[in-house]
Amino acid sequence: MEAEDALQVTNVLMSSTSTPSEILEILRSKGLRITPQRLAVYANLLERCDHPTVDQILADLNQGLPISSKATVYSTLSSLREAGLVREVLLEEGITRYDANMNRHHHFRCQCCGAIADVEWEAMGSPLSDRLPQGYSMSTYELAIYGICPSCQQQN
Amino acid sequence: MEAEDALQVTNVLMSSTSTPSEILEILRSKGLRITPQRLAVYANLLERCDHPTVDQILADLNQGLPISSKATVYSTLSSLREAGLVREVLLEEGITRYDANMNRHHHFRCQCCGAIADVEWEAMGSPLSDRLPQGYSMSTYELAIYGICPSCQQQN
DNA sequence: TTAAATGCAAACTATTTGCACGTAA
DNA sequence: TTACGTGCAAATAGTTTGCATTTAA
Repeated sequence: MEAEDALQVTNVLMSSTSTPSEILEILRSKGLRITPQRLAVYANLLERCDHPTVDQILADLNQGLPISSKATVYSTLSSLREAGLVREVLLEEGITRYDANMNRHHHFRCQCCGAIADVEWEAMGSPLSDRLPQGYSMSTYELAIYGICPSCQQQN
Repeated sequence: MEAEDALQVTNVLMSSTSTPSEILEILRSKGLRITPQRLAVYANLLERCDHPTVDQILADLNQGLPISSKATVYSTLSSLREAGLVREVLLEEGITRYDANMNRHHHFRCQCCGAIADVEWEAMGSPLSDRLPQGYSMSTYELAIYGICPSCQQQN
């Protein structure tokens, strides 16, 4: 498949937050080559907010025509990560999820259905006092919040 | 190996915080059968504070005589976890660590050497305002703190 | 005595790697 | 044109499972 075709594919997948040309621009600015697979993976991650796994991304991309392979999704995510465009989210054993939201934020995980949601950084106030043990310096931190999500609350 | 022998093994491995008989008592109170392997794994986790991986635990146990196998360490950790005596710590991709400290606490990870340290719950103040998004309820939370540990600071 | 734990090996899953081929720049 | 990306298949690593044997209670 050629990159031109891919634009149409990614167009469908894309959220309102980023246009295809914006995505192209971001990838180019990071010095990444534009390939259909990269466009599709990155666009897919940008549009969804459920922090998908590699398998979920792949299944999503290949719903219609086969767009990418598993090895390429891994390799693409690795490139995107090195470029600072996506990051991993680790909340369950053996499950690596990916997130294109690079603004600082926290994560909520529903103990009932396992859904994961972003929580605004500002919403949680200013959590840290200046009291790390002697000699430790902090560069960043993140909250993992566990509880019950709205849809699970309704069902019980 | 029989359980009696194991007590001596675990005795060597044990921290000042728990005596062998205290450990026995804890395991019994959870309805767990006392086996040499369980004693050794649990005692090892109780004495160390570096949140070891399965391989690290196994290597530690088998330093002298062979005490346990990998499958048994997995199975033991699974039993201990179900009993509420240990928990997993997920801070790096593909690396599952175990922790026998069941009091609530946060985790610090050194971005330089990868070392992981517990951070007292109280030390971090009261981070959460009451501002989770509508409909979400929180049962617990935990901080992952990233920075540089004291020994890495000295070396740079 | 007996239900449960151990330990080996095989199975399984997630991820990485090697390599021939294709393609973006 | 050429260095880089893709995709298959094989390799690797972490974990689980099946099963015969052992053992705690």
